[in-house]
Amino acid sequence: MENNLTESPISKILKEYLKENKLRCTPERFKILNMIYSIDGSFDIDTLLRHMEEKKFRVSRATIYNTITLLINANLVTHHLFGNRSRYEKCFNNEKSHLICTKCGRITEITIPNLRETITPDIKKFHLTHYSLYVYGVCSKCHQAARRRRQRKK
Amino acid sequence: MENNLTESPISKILKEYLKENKLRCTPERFKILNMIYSIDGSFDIDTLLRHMEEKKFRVSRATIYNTITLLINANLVTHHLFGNRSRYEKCFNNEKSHLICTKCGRITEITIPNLRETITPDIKKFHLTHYSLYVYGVCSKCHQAARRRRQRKK
DNA sequence: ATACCTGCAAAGGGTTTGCATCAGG
DNA sequence: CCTGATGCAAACCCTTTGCAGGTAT
Repeated sequence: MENNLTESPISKILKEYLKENKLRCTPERFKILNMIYSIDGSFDIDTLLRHMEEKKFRVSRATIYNTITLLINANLVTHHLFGNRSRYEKCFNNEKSHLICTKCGRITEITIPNLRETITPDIKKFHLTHYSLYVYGVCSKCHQAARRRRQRKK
Repeated sequence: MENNLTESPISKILKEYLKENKLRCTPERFKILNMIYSIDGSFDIDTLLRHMEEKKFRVSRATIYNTITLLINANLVTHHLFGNRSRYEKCFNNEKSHLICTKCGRITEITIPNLRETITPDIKKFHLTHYSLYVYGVCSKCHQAARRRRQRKK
């Protein structure tokens, strides 16, 4: 296969993973990986497929699912579950936490400094590669709305 | 409905939630809630249904799904996704983190002290109710096995 | 050359929905 | 009473699977 696809930093990591595990370097795998890493935040399968088609690189759903599973095993992608909907997201050098408002469903990404450092001492025998933190609660908008409602009642 | 079901501490919280949201106090809701809170760790829907039948309290799948959604909205239950399988877990006063081994799939629950305190200052405008942390990596067993394999190669 | 991978379409299975019936307030 | 909740079964939809053909090594 052509080489320009395998030149991005993230492609090199996949390339090494495939080699180590005696798996094939197919153009689909690198195209899907690079598409995922061009997406900011999380996405669902349909969105990914649509993006691939827009870039004139059609792949089948079967290949998307196969490849996503492979990338999850390679620790390059994570799988989220937001209100019964599957979403995926790049996770190499992208340790984002998610704030999920239980009133309106809004999802906000944030970076919490020192989170890795807080976790590490407690899992000495476990070799951490990446993590996902989901924080549930009420966002400022919904909280203010609820406060206003209470005021009116009085 | 009988009152003995609504006496446990967790039932009282549900009772209040139902009242606030003008929803009905049905025996199913309290039976399911108490069953979930008697289960240590996470479970899937089939297991929950089986437990309910063992206790001679049959409920339909539809009611299980309805009630679980209600309990999630009430912040009494959380929804996990482990390798494409849905699992649920009580989450009131139960802030467990999960270590997920990406080699063997084993899931270990741990409590990380100070995690809530690490998060809180970074989400000032967000009113936290609970959180879930998933830590991905390699467990000690798989790590040792890999090390032994490397030794043999030499 | 030969596994492995992809694409297609059909099967699968967990979750949701529609409707009749029941019961909480 | 009346509206919301339950139970049942069918529908739904996302994901997986089987197989034929293609391609990386």
